[in-house]
Amino acid sequence: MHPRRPFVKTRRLDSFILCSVTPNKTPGTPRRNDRSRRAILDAARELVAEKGYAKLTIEAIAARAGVGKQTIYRWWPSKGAVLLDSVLALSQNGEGEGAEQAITLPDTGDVEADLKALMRATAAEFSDPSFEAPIRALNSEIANDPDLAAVYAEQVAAPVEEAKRERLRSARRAGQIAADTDLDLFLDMLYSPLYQRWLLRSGELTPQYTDRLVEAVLRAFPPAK
Amino acid sequence: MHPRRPFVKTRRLDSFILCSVTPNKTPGTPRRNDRSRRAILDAARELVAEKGYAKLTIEAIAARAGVGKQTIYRWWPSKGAVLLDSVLALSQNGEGEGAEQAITLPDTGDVEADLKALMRATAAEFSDPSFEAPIRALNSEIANDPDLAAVYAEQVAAPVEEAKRERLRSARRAGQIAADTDLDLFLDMLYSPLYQRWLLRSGELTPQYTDRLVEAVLRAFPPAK
DNA sequence: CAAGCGAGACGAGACGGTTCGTTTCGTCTT
DNA sequence: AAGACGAAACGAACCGTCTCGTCTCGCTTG
Repeated sequence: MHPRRPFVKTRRLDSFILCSVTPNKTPGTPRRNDRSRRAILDAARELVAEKGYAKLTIEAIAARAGVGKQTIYRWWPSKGAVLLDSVLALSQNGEGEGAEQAITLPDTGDVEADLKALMRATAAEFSDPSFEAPIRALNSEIANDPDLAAVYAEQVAAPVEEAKRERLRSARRAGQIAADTDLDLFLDMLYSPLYQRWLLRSGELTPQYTDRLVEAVLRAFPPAK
Repeated sequence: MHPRRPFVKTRRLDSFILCSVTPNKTPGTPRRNDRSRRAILDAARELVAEKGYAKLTIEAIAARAGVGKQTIYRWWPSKGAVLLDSVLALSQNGEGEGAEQAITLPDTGDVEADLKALMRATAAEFSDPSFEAPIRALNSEIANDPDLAAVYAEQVAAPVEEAKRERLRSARRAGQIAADTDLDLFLDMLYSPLYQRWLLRSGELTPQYTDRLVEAVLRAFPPAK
């Protein structure tokens, strides 16, 4: 029914995000109301923070956004998709207006210091209440919806993962970690414990914890002397 | 309303599970129909495996179990609680009839071999379709419900965690890992990557992966020579 | 250039259907 | 006699679809 489906469930998704960021002047393109779009995403984030994910409702989002329900159903296939987009929009706005910029991580030349700072910052981000609720909700949705998981992996996780990997390559070149280090395994060992501790609330996310974690992971991939 | 609430939402929970395992002969106790209880837990597990968690319904559980809805609402506060109980009952039945037996892990004297075998077995368990759906669903629920998370941590995670810790203490005594090893950090680094890889479907759970993971974690806590 | 036209997104809300959690009833066990 | 049980009806909440009438565009036509 829709000339161009903005949020596709399949792997192939040609720049829905770009579509919303770049002005929409090409002829024949569906005229999407950007004010409504933002209002929906904002409302979704607010409501999930207030009421919790279980009580998040399309009708409530529409009501708070001052929007007809059909406007939501027209552009998103599921509640999870709205949520993913709202988190996506949040992180993109936080980083600037421009589209698709490659992410780069700080590189002072000292991996240990850089990683410790990065992990502390990540832990702090996890503790931010305005991030907490939406991301927690999004994770629930992702765990049970492979399609959504694929979009998330492609749009959110992949760029960040690549930035981390790039930082580790730099460290590997500098001889600070083993030359044959498996970067994916390294990153799994570094981030998963932090992530799981947060997701399952199995412990506090203190700087002490993240520092000790970084030290331990670095010990697992020592450079040859 | 209920003389004794079988599934409490607060931290304090005096042996609901024991209550269901040990025969219920004490006078003044509510007469709970054990046939119904089992039918409900079985139905919940079957349905979540068939239809997925999103389509799991109290009404459907009641219908399949041949039970009135009220019988479910009488004994469990939420859908998540039913699910937790059904997973709990499954793992307990699998291990034997007796109540509350301490779990022990294999100890051949070789930590690396034991951990590799354990991780392979864990990975295989994660891949079992009859485990997959309920546990995935349970995790979603736990991530958004701190009360349920507390019960889960106490009833399911804690005993297993302690068994793992005990196995590591043995290894520490044997001088196979560092004397000052932080066991909790060790276990986080060992299990979280596997767990997250499964939960987020970010990669295959191959024996190669778990083996390399075990090796890397052991490298992070080397014994003094 | 300006007036008119048609496509399509929009806000609003009615619709039937499903599930919720509660309540009532009669039965059966203890 | 008390209380848990199966069954089923109930109002409320949301679901996802649909139909309105309105509005904003881009294109055509005079």
